[in-house]
Amino acid sequence: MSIQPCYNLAMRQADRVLTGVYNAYLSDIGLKITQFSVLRSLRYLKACSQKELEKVLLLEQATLTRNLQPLLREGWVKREPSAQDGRVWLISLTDEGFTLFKQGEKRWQAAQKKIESILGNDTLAQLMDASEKIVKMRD
Amino acid sequence: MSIQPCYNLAMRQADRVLTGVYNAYLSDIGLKITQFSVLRSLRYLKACSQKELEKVLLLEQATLTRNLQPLLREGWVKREPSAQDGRVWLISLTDEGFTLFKQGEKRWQAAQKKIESILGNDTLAQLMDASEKIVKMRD
DNA sequence: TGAATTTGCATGTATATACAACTATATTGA
DNA sequence: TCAATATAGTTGTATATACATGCAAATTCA
Repeated sequence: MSIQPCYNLAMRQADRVLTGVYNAYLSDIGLKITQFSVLRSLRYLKACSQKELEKVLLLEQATLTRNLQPLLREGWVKREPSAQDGRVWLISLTDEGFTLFKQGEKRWQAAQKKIESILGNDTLAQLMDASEKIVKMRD
Repeated sequence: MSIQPCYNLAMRQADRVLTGVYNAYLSDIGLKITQFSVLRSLRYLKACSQKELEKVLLLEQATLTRNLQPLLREGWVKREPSAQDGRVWLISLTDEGFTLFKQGEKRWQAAQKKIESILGNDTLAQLMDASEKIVKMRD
């Protein structure tokens, strides 16, 4: 009887490696894939509340608050109070943030292609399918 | 043309959810799955250097140093200097650590079964296969 | 053998993440 | 209307992670 694999350990390890690959593609513009994910979401959401962004990114509220801090500090993302609801901040990309996103997008595309070339479409489809099923456990 | 999925974002989200599932099973004994992973590795490695543990866990050297700190503080893991090499610390489980590991093992097993029941063996095999291929990108 | 290099580990700094507790604003319902 | 509750976001605290740098012990090699 060999030692059972831990599904979580396997996935965390793979996630760290995968994240490292994307980070390597993005490093020359000083962006991490975690940060690029936020910029990319904002690029499609336009302006939105943190609450909406949390749902898209599947992040804890407090985590998003903190993840936004470097992006706000660097001036890639801005916030303005909502006119409708005094509790809400509307988040959006700045012009600088949009420009950086476009630069990041090329590098992200290259990383995506690299992953596709290594895993192949079948494995990748399986990975995405499994990820989707895991995420649905939250419901 | 729909928006392309980011393989990394999908995997990070799935990883967070999966980690949350395991943590929920372990929470009543005050252990996280990340910590259980270390205890479990030590349970099979017996005593080893940090360097060996890094390789098993695929962690950065500095990350392991820090991940060990709470385990040392709680008295679940101990370190003793190597007689052969003055740079090396030999890491091992304490008796308390071993007892806690055994308690964690039951909960970890339950989490594993839960994941199996939700994903099914095929999806799970695909996830593990994809994870393995991603990890091999490091070489 | 002694200087240069390598190796094992720690520390500085920063981001990512979670849970709990808190604040302020908005909504609900008696 | 006003008290109770719910919602949006922040802050405290802690772990997880990475990269760069520093330090001490070991190894190599001229």
